[in-house]
Amino acid sequence: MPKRVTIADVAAHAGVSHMTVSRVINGANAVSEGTRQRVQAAIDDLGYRPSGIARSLATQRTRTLGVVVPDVSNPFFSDIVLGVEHVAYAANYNVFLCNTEEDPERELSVLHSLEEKQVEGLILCSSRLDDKDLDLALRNHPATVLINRRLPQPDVSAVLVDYELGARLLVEHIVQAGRRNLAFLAGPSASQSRVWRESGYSKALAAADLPPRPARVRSCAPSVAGGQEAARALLSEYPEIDALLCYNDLVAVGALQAAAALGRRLPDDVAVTGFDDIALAALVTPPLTTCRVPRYELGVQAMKLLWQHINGDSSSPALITIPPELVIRASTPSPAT
Amino acid sequence: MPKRVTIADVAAHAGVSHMTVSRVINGANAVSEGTRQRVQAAIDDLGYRPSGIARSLATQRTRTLGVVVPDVSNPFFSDIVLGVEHVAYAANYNVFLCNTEEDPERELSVLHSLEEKQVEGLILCSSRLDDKDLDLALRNHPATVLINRRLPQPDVSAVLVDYELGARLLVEHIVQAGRRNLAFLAGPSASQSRVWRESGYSKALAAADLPPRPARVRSCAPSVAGGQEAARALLSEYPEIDALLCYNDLVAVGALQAAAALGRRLPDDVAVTGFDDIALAALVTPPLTTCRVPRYELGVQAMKLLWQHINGDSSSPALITIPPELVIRASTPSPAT
DNA sequence: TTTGTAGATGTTAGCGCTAACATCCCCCAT
DNA sequence: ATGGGGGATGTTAGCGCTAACATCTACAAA
Repeated sequence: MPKRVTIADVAAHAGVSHMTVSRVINGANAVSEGTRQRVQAAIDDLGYRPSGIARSLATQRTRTLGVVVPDVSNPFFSDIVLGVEHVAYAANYNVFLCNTEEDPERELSVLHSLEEKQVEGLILCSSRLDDKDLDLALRNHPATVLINRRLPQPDVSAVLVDYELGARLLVEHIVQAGRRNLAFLAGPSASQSRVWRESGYSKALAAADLPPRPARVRSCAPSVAGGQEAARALLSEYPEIDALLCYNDLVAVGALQAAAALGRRLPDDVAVTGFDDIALAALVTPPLTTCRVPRYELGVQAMKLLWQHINGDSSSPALITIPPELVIRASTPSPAT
Repeated sequence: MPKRVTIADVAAHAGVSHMTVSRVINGANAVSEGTRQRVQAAIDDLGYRPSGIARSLATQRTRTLGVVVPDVSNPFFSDIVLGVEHVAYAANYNVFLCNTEEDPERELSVLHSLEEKQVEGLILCSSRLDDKDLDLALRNHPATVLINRRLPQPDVSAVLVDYELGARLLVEHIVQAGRRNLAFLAGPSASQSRVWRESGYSKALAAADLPPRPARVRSCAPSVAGGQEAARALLSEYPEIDALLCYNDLVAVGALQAAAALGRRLPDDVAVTGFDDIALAALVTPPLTTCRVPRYELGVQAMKLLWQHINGDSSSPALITIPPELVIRASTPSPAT
């Protein structure tokens, strides 16, 4: 490594004390214009860059954040990350991105390492940790905002999507379209948002005087393959099913494919709904009826909340709930059926 | 902020010197089993976490990397990021993710701030900087690996996709299928990979004894909307076009939609090809013929290369070229036409 | 003239760790 | 006994910066 230019080098070069250099790089006003320019010239000459590490040690501020997601290659999370990073950049913060790859142990380990890196804030998306572990892992973390997850203790902020509402909207839409034999591809069992969606599903079923039929709620991986598999199984076991509500759009696309492969017409024989409204949803055949979740906005909101916590503007934890929006496309029949 | 537990606290608690604690947390062998346990107990008692910052200052190693992409929400880049982060995690490194949002100034600023954060390595994807600025910005950076970009000076490593080959494979396939009136939706003009693709396109055209027809090469935004717009314009101006080669799959999907909207049958009237083979490509109607770029692998390769540089295993810069692979689907007619 | 005062600059002491060297103690070979 | 050696532990001096206080100069007010 080529030896780093330090503040002392600049000071010597400019013929001042290192403290004056420090003042210049930090824009302090107590420096005369003449020396300011002299120091600046020395900085440029030497190509000096202050060491963020040394600065952090001295100030106890790292201007660094952690964002933890199960998987950035999932468009749901990459949009969130984009939103977070956008606001963070404007606030002059850098973001550590960590993927847990759906592995709780890795999540723990990542949280641990972010702690050592001394991030000033943490945004944790869709944690797969149970309440106890999560609470414990967060104990030593400073400002934290959860996305799509809440803790029973009301002391940590969260940005949530009203999945229950979303599921209800979808079920109501499906029922209005005349379908009575619904099934639910429920997604991963460790996900809290699954519980919320399932609850909305059940309640809407009950409201429509439809029986619960728990056998038609099936866990699956939150992917195209997961949806394909679960849909195939479900449709084979219960041929009378005429509507598949899916955990998210990826699962729905899988369901679409499985249904088509089994010779079902879409949406005449089987209606399919997704969730999230990722780009894909509008582009498959038939285009998916889904529930739009403003993901970028979710990231922005979470970051703004985190920002407040970091600055101590609002020490009390907040809960923001974002309503999703029904988007009707051709994968469900029109209500006039 | 609750006062941080330091190594001195642990030392006092365990009745040893701070140096012994340091030895324990670093797994040095020169500590007797008895004190090791005593120190470990103190660490657990106090919930001590070593300060990465202080450690970095003392050791001059940050165990931190920077990854710069135009936009993580683009699946092309999010897959790369996933690959990079996967390998980085295994090597116990954390990754700063930065989006440039296609803005060269922001790219510069981000590179600058990563320098201050003292990342040990940098992976820069599809830089939008011109050669001079890029070279300058990289001067002070330690290990660097470029993705989808190379510099005339051969002193910085890069992982590249053989776009020229890919474009040639696609053109050959199209020509074999009997099409003669090709057009090219060429993507953003600032992109270096666009140049490579265009070159492959031209060469393959020449090899097939087809005229170059530069008017049928059209720039467009690398998105569905960009493809839609450019395809509409091109198909209206030149109704005889019977094949659209597209910059990437997103553009191709837009082209698909535009062609359909103009009443063209796919692929009978117009064949369409994409590039990259993102998940979407297989899921649209008709499924896209495309060229698969192993994105995750690209990230993994880049990270491995970076790793070698960081460890000084190979100080000489390397150029890795990854060949893409033709994937034939229904958006192009079979050669037997 | 003396003193006060404010602005510009310098000095010192950390921030929390590790590298490098110093010390101590116990046991063994002589 | 006695010196030597090696394993266990301690001491000291930074890493590159900033906070806090100290100093110095010049000039205005008394």
